[in-house]
Amino acid sequence: MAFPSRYDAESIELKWQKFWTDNKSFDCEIDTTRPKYYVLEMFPYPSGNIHMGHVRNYSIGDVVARFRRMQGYNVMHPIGWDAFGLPAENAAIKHNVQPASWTYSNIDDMRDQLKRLGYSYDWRREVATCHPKYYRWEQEFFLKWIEKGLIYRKKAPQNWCEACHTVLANEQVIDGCCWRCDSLVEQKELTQWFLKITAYADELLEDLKTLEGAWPDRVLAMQNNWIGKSIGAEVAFPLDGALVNEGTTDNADDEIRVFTTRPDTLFGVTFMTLAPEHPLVETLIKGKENEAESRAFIERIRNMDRMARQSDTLEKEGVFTGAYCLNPFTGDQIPIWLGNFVLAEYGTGAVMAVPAHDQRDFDFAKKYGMKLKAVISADGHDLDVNTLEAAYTDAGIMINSGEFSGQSNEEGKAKIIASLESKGKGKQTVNWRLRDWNISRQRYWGAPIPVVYCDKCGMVPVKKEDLPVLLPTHVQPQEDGRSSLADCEEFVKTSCPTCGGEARRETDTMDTFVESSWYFARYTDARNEDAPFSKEALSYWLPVDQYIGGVEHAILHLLYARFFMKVLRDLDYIPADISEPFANLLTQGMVLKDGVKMSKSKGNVVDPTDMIATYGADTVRLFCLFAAPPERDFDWSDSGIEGSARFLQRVWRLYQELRPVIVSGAACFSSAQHAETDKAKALRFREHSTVKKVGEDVGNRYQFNTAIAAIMELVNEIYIVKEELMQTENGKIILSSAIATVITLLTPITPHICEEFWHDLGNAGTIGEQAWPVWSEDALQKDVLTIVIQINGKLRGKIEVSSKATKEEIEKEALAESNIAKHLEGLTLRKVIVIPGKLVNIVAN
RNA sequence: GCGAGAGUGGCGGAAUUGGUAAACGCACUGGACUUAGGAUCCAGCGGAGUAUUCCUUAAGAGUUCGAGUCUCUUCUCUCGUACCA
Repeated sequence: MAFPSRYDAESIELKWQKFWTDNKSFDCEIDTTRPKYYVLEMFPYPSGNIHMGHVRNYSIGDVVARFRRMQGYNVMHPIGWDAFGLPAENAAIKHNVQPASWTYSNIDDMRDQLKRLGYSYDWRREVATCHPKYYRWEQEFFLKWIEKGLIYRKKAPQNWCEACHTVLANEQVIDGCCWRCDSLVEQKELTQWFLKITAYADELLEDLKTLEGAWPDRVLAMQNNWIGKSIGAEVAFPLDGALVNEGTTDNADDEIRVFTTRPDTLFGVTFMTLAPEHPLVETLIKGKENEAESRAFIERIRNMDRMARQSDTLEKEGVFTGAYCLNPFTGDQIPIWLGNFVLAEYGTGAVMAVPAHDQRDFDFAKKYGMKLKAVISADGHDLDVNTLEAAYTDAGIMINSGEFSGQSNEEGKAKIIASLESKGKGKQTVNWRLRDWNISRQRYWGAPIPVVYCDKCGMVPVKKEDLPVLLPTHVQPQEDGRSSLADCEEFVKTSCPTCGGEARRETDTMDTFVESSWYFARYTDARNEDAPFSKEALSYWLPVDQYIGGVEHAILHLLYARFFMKVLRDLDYIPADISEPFANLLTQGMVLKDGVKMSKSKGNVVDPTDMIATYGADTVRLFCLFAAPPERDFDWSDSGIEGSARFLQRVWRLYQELRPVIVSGAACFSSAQHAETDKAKALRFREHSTVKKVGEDVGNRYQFNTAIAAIMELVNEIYIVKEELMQTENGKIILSSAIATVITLLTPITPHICEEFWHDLGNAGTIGEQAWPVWSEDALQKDVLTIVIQINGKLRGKIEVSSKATKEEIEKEALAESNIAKHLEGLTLRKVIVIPGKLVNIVAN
């Protein structure tokens, strides 16, 4: 049968996609006789259209999955939909549809688009997080959290638009105003549900060490900083004039507790700064001379939106409360100020100010004319604070610090803490930057929180057997963006699980990060109706061996998912020996166009569907992998993809030409045939070194661009030698093996065209099940090596030597080379360095 | 400010352990084939020079027989983060 001269990507791709589906080529089951490999890409939000970032992400994952299958692993490669979230509500308002139908129809569209790319997913494991059979399990988790005291309610300030009467997400606040109606956004205290992630801060931090080398360093560094462990001391400063309870370390309203990482500077405190939200503020300012001024300040700061307050352009400001506290060591009177830069949520909401040794305090003191006191200097001599131009923040010897003077400040730290503890004025504490996770959202399109409120019984969890609490799907979102759940009487009205009386459902839904914190575990047992997953499935499949996704999720998603593993382990959902979800992480860069992120508003979006229609899925996949290494951003290039298309055409023509000499059957791949001529030897060398390189690049280094470049070089080499090798029988065998190797190595990257070749050769099954080729050491042996000769590190010549030549022989030959001899004229030979197999460097002057 | 990373031809990038800088591809130039070419093939392609050759990895210094790679200084850019007490 003739082989078509034209490469028609579309018909080939559709044919093999159907074949794979019909043959269940990528379905996987637990098989304890084989090693497993779980490849996962971050699941998409079903916006309706895949973009190039998706194509890049999923193409990387598919190469890994297909490569591991060929290596003999039992591979699980699932996909699903992160289907709850704000965009569905916005689209629903804009197009007057229901979020549920909008979401499900987007899923249908995007599923088709992904299938057109030929990814090797086990579609039976597909999940959509907005489906009750998915979210009911996190409602069950929620009940467990209540039971175990892992979740609590607390008031917290939220962005609030009074005109729309709704809470706004940070991204809905534009320059401090509501994105919809443009009115000023205020901060409103609302009761929220908090999950105690801080209870796991230590473990989350410690376990980062187990991920070293397997996760990118920068992600580990970011998580480390985000958790932000700092060791210091909590110190109580009694209020001046208040009744002081000696010996108590409990929180009391007659003292101000501060957290400091620098207890060694305690003797240098000259003022105190409190957050305007600090609980003691009201008592402190009441009846004082500048009460009005203080109140105005507090009011102003409180009404600033959170983004503005935390911006870097914010000028440090403060106001004196009129109150004083006392230094627990010296008894000095310390004025208490309010500062706009002190955060109520961090530490204790109060800062002891040491202007001589902290730059921020220094600036503040200079601005408001406060005094400085030096308590550390480099040499132990006193510092003249009047000549200081900046705070002295280095280590040194303590001065003006009573009994502690004269020692290093590092020693002083420990001794001051010990002294505080013995006096009951403070203690060593660990402070975390990490805060508890607010998982409640005042939104409609999310998983309902399974709780009801009863006038008699108060807050009552829904009974486990009554789950799921179904989110009504026929609801139309409000024009103003307000959650329509609260207005849906048939949802809200219910009966109390405890007393049976009238009760109202919680109308907050869960943060969508909750869904994405455990979906990878659900995939292992996606159709389980009795549990979120079985321990058997988790034990076999977890952890994810390779996780791939955008670096923008380096902190939140990855931290929450890690946290979930640990919580669910402690709740006995997950085997005790699993506590980290992702064994290896690859963070991929963005796809740019003309140096900027693709976006509709910039009009620079390249639609993958158009590209597939023009070039075919294999070409699009190939180019996404070839254009740049995965972790780097890459700039889409319309002419660049032409090159990838050209390469596949070139392979097609090569196959067509060599088809008559290709030995059919599995034996042709990576043949260990003996090569007779120099050209045959060279091709065999190239073939085997390519197998070696591609295996390393795909399997270890995740550098698909260089893997593809190596395959291109092999193809180029075949083009050069094919005429000559066609002349002999041995040559034909070597050629056959080389082209077969090209096809095999390309299989994970461009699976459709390779499947076409494979079947054209009369093979059955799928090429994706064939063994990954193995290179043989003998093919990589060279009889003659090219040795580079340098003089003083500069390239001056090359020689060919036998691979068996000794150092002495190489040195002799190098010195005898004509160009070298010429360059050495008139110079004195100092030293000759011979690196066998590589180079000779002659040192002369 | 702090933390992390990067800087290599006209462009994307390669150089994996300190050992031939610019692999592979794009763009471009010349040629072949051709009624035609936006197909294909051949050749060229960092800079200077006819050439032997010299210079070249942001800039400068250092270590080394040898530095794109290691150290220091400076500059630029990207990402993360935000007054963390």
